[in-house]
Amino acid sequence: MSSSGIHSSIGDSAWPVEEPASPQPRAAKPTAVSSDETVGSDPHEALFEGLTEPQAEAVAHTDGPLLIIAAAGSGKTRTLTRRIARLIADGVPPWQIMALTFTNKAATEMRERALTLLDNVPWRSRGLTVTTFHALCARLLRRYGEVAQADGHPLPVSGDFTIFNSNDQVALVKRVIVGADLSTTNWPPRSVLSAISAEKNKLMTAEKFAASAHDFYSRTIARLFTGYQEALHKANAVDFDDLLVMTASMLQQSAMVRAECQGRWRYLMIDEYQDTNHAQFVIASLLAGDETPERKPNITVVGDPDQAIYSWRGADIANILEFEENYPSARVITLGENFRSTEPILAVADTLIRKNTHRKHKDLFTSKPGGLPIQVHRCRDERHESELVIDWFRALAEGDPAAIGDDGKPERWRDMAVFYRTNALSRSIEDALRAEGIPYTVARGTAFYDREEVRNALAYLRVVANSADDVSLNRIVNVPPRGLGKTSLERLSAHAQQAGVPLYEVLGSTDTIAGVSARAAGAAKGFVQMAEDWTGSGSFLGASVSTSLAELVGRVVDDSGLRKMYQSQAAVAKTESEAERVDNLDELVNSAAAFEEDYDPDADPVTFVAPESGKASEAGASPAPPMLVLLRAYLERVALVADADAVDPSQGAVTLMTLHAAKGLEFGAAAIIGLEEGLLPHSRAAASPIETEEERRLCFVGMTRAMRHLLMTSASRRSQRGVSERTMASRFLEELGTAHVVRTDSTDFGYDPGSDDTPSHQLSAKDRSSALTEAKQLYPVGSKVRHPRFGVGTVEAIEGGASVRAKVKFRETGTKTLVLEYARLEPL
DNA sequence: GCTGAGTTTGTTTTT
DNA sequence: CAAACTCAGC
Repeated sequence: MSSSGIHSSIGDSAWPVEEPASPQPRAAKPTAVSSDETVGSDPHEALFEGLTEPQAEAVAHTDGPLLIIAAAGSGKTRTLTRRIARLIADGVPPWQIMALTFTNKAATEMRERALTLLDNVPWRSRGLTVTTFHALCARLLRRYGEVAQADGHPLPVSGDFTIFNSNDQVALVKRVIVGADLSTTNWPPRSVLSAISAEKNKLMTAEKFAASAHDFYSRTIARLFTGYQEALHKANAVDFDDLLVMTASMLQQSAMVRAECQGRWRYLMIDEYQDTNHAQFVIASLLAGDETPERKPNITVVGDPDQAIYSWRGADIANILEFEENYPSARVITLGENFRSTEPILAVADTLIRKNTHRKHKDLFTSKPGGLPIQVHRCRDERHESELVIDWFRALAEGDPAAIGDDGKPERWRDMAVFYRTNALSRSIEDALRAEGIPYTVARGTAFYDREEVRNALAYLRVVANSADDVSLNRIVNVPPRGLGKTSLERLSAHAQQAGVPLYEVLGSTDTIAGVSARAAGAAKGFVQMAEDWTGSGSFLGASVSTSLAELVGRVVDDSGLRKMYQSQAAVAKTESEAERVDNLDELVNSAAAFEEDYDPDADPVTFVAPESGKASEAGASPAPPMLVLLRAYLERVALVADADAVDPSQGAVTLMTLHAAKGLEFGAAAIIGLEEGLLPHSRAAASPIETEEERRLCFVGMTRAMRHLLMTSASRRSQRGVSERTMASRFLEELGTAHVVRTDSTDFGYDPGSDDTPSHQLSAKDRSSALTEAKQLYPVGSKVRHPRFGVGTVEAIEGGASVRAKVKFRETGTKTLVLEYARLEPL
């Protein structure tokens, strides 16, 4: 595209670069990956530093569709980031570039790294869109809703819509089930929701689905689907699927919206493309535009089919496999070299993934040989498993040569992680870490916002932002108790239902409603008065309207009585979580303040205004957005946090997370626990070979997160819902092969009483005490020992646990706690 | 209308 | 084993 229509169109833009504003004739499109000259002669050489040739090629190749098939650990995000920086350095205005990532965390990182590459000049990334699909859609719906309406395609929601998370969805679908008189029959809300979600993902509407439903099951689902969508509509709310589906149909139907979006974003980049679903594919295609002989869309997608782990959520691997068919001019670049893991880890992961038959093989290779074998350990039970993992972590942290290798370096807590298939597995590890005093964080992004007190405060805010949100209103209208009991509320709700208006309107109306006491009616009006005061609308208190988001949140927490309620509860609190509730409310206020501070209108596609052509661009501050805009953006953010967003490496703590949340991250040392049949592969996936392959990919994703050390454990007994049961080791462990794998079995082989009346912890306790006695004889307190790394020291204590540990005082390094199993201590 | 004791129930993964 | 739910008594 040497005579780029795209580039000439921005030639006169006011983009303030030192380089000539008109696009300098780009170095001829590099045609061969092999040419050093191509790369070396580039005016922005620094942007290629540290990249391999295929990566440099991917970065330099700036025109037309580009597919990057990237192996695990090959630096795909880095490559994408460089490409963004490269485009900007070449004179493409940043507001014409959009990159979509999987989590907010990945987006933030990419934005910051791109900025670093651009020498940290803030205006250089002004207007650059780096976000997630869901956040983008929320912004597009708010921004282009009016345009779509003007174009004759009104959205089913207004601009102040609320985003319902899965808890809200469940609450809503429960109400629909009750409303449809199906509550006595067995229609579990979660499975109803997943059936509905699956249809929505296919861009199926409730009406179309109802028309095609013939059997009893689908007709019932159709009824609930219709009721659910109506309830969402009434609450002026959207769920996660709606965000995508509504955006897709808005772009499909409204040529005006399509034109505006295509005009604004000329470069589209999508990370983790193997995990996009159909709606996301449609959105991406419409944003990029079709390929024609005259026009090649600038769409770059990056992904790895071996890391596709979200098909249960509608992700369609065909999106990445058929990219070349959709864009015949697409260039394809494969990044196979792994920069993350040591050779053994990579080799074993490769052995595993080769067991998938529905797969195009891709060679994984590293140019950095060396590294320790991976460890596979069969434990007695989950307690033993936790202790084993922790002992391993300790040995790694202490720099024990047996654990880190002779030329290895100690690992920090923050470089260690535990992965598991289901969230329930985190408990035993957490307990053990807490007992050992090792700092840890569980990557559950929603955990904070899931607390009762925080959800209540947010429900108040959501009512402020959208008074039609009946789900939130019902949650807090009588919290703290203000005399609006169940019966009164039911009558008021029924009245609202009949009148076809939101509950909120009925609460504030002066009509008398049969069966509602004057006292209850007064309470209702009091509630509405309070909420009106917060927004300043329609009251003499309008002057007192909050000036900052944090102030608004603070007022809501105070005026609603939530703070008072939790304060009095804290006085008689029995549990820690009860005592912390007031603190969490304060924390919420802080989070609002932090959001407000970080809020960058230039990074928000809704509020960002591109500088006009021909005029010098002002890098000056944009006007502060109105409070409600800020509140909605805040609530939007809160609704869209991901589990992986909670991973904060600046904390010096071990990270615990599900295998799904681990995607895209890396750690020096990783332990994957619960490698048992029924858990990984999960029992729900066992019946289908396709799903079993996805479980295998999940295991592969977990393994390839590890840079230097990998431990995989299973427990021969595991307690689930209170009952301890025997397990079978995962087939994946067998499939790892024998090369680079060290296997250990701590279970009692040979005679097995096979009954449940010999709890395993008794056995292990016996083993432990004998090992402890033995160790105490070998290393009596006060005796001298030699450590291969720390030298000579004095034994201070021998301690029990899952494995025996010695406290040794060394001359140089001070007192260390060493796991004898690893430490290779030599008695002197 | 509100509270707490007792009972039932359900278990993948998440934007 | 918990969370969610029910229902009787204040």
